[in-house]
Amino acid sequence: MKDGKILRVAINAPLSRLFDYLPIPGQDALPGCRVRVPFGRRTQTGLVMETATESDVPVEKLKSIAAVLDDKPLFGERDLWLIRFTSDYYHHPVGEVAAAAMPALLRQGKPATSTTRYLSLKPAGADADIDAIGKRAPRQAELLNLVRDADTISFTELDQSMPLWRRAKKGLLDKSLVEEFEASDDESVVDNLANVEQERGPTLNADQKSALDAIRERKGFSVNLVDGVTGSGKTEVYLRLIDAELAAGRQVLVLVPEIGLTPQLVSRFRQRLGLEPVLLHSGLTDTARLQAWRSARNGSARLIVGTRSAIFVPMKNAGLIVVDEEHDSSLKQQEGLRYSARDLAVARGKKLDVPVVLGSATPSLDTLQRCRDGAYHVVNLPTRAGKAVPPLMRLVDLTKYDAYEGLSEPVITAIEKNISAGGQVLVFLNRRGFAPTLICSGCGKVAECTRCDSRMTVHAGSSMLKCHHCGAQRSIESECADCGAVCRPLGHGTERLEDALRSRFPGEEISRIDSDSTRLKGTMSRALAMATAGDTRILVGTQMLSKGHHFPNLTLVVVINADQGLFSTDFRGGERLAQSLVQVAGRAGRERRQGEVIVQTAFPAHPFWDELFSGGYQGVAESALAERESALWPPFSRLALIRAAATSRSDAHRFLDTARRLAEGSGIEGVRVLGPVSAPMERKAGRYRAQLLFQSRDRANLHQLLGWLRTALESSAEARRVRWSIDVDPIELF
DNA sequence: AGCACGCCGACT
DNA sequence: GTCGGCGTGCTC
Repeated sequence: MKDGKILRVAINAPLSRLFDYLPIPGQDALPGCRVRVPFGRRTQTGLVMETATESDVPVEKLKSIAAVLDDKPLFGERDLWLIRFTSDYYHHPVGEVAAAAMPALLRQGKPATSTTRYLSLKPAGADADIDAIGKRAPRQAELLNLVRDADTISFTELDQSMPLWRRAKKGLLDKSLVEEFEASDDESVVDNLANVEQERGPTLNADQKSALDAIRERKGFSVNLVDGVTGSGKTEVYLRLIDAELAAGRQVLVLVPEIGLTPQLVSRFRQRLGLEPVLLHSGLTDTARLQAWRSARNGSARLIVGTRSAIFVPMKNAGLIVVDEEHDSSLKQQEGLRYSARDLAVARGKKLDVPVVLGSATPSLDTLQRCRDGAYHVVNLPTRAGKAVPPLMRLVDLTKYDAYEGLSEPVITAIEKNISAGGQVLVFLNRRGFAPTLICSGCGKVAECTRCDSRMTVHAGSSMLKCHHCGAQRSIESECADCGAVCRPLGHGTERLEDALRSRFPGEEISRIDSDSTRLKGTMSRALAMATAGDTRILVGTQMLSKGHHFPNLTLVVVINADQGLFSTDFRGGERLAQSLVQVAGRAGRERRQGEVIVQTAFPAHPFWDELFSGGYQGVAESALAERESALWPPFSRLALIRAAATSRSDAHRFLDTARRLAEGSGIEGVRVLGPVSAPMERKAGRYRAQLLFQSRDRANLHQLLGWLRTALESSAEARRVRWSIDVDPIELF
């Protein structure tokens, strides 16, 4: 090789290796720069991951890159490290990881630096006789005057001051009176200052103080769990830590499960820190997202608040990473590259040698166990800050009381009592739609989805049957196609519950918040604003309502049905149920009044309830951890899943049989292989799904096996007939 | 993934 | 006789 240099490029394709290219002489493409490369019969955008002096590929097969897209690397060495680490850990093609780490526009090869175009005055333009020009070309004279006044003026400013100036521009350019130029905005500084006066925070209580001291004491990398009940002031602890980092001139990255659910967190940051947090989430336009990404990279964004994909954003000088609601499953991507932003935050914090703070009122068992074994530090905030008192929780035995449309008599009484006392009520049901299914009153046939092994949900508002798994819909059949008898909705969803509450509590302000009612832009924030102001008396909603919102007037929370969670097939069922109950209960009584939580169940004798009532979340966590330890489930073992989906059932199974045989013949010990089994809802959107589970005490063995299997499976004939993927540390087993 | 090559069915 | 179905192979 002439200059002994090979560029190793990641390309967005489901291929695990890097591709080697020859550089363009004289044009440096450093690691972290994007390049256009010939790839097969087309041209692709790739990311230079590293350079090398030799290639395994014969020299004559090497092609030269077509163009270098960035003169300076987009990703620094440690950012590239994170991409590689993610690719290795999750056994996912490196090019796809690189693509996930970039905003869409960069993935498409658009310039990373935006440029501003300007018109500036040339000496001839300064001397020209404006009146003379004005006689034949008044528009040109007007434009020349504008340029003269400013000397240099951007196209955006001209758009605002003079309509149709672009025509006039041509004339002035032809006469060489003005010139056009472009300047890069890359180093431009975003305006971080919020237009608000910085508020002073409350005095910290003893718990908050010692939490803060403990975290601050540790220099460099450490993982700190802030385990604090709802209302205990976790945010206040984050704020103090963030403030100190910002004051020291470092950037802070805050990861949240869903940005839409945290307007209150963001506005609190704004008010208390006196700066505008830069948001990074999927709701932004591509341009806005690139702008935010760039400002994080060049260091002008001081505080970045983002959803899981923000974990990849380059930062000039990061000082702290905060992961709020670390237990939340939204932090794990459930498709494609199945990464956990929380776990990557820990890896990145270690690489950057900065502290990582995980916060939750209901920490995941994985995190709790790491605290127990000393890998993470834990600080507890056991009491609600200020005067708030924890809510009172009780069960209503559904086998003892009649229910009116799903609402038991004690629940109706409690709702009456709370609203007449001026309080607000939240009725929680994790099932949207009118009813979970439609049943024929004659033959008992239920409405099923044609593409999934599931029932269609009745949506009364739109008079449709919808499949919540594949999105299919059709109109409601009022008479059974088989026997002609009348079909009736069976069971309860939020829509039906809303109707029932309206007829039971006429005249009260009732609002339903779920993904159906908030589909239109702005409806969510309007409904939330009304609820926060206290205008809404009764709120009906799904999981959506249990996260992050603070309704000062809320005194009663009703959980309509917790029973699906009690009998979950997944070993994480109990953990999840406890988290969702404690989170939703946390909405009640956050100010002075004591809140009340009522949970309806048909199984009041289930041991789960005793654990929850006597020991709280911690009690459930402890007993669940003990169970997992004896059964060797995570966090006492490591899991990985190979999922397969195919249009024929046998293709999916045959592929996984091959995977199993390969695993058993690999010679790698210490990994249990379970399956293949069909997924519980085997057919989804017309594809048959099955999976193979791997369990190992030791990550190293499992990791080695997966690496080896991936290579072997990629070249297997069976793989061509299925869509398959590896899920490391899966959170949904089925 | 995306694209081309290649070998067998119903149609202008 | 061809247009096109998707099986197979390859991408530095």
